[in-house]
Amino acid sequence: MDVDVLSEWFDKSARDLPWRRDDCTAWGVLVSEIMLQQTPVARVEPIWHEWMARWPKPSSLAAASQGDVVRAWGKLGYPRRALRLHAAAAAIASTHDDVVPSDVDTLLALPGIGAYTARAVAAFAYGKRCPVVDTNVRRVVARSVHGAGDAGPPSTTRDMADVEVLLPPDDASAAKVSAALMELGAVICTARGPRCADCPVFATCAWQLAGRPAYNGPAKPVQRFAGTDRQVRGRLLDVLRDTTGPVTRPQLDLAWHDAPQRDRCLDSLLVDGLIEQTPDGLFTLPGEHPTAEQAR
DNA sequence: GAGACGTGGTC
DNA sequence: TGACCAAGTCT
Repeated sequence: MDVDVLSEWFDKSARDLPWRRDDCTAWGVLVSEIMLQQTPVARVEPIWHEWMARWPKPSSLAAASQGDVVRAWGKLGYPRRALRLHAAAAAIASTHDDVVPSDVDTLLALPGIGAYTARAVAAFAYGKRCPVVDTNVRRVVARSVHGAGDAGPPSTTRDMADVEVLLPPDDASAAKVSAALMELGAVICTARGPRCADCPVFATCAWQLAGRPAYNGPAKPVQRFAGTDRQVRGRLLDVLRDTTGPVTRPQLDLAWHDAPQRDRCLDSLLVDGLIEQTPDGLFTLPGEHPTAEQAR
């Protein structure tokens, strides 16, 4: 893999995403990374702008109620991310002087930040040299380096080692390569219908050289959605996002026909802290009304 | 390590 | 239509 060619291509062709601009703060980068987990850029962009205008610093988000945060998360999906980001913001505000940490291990200690996000923040917000491995990068490496049709099952240790050897010695160049690997996987070396004719590293791609063999590893598990608890939880939460005040149990019951499943999902949302019950038995998004405890 | 966890677009 | 896919994390 010729990473110099890749970097040149990135300079010339990268999408102009707002969290990549010079004036974007580390906080902006962190918010974008959390929102982008399993969620396409097109859906993230408008919400990210709203968040940056409304909560420009970790402490501003930390000062908001959980309910406001969950509502502002909208339909990005996996709303527990919103709660975790809120908690991370509170930790950053209280113990890191409102400054997003630049150290990978410190980032890893924050809720909702795992191996990918910690390194993405270190690299993209602080220009550090550290392997950033997401699904795009794994696919790019599988093809261009290993000559496989697609990446096999993830292995954090092996995947990071694969990327580590590709990174130039200096921080700035390495950070750019990290961004370029992701960009390549997102727009050229895509899962379906890769645009190899437009690929900057076509000439040295091991997959091309091997005659583009089909992926022969284990099939990736397919996630069902229709009829699952995930769908039911989404429906339940949707009722609360769309209303300002507390709702009654019968109102929530309209969201799903299967009572046992509905009850189980409501329970799990209460456990997750995505929904709260008021002292008088109504349901709300969290932190918007006094709980029985706070009412004393 | 497998499975849970939202949502919507594409082919 | 339904399977597959999208910058993962947590248990």
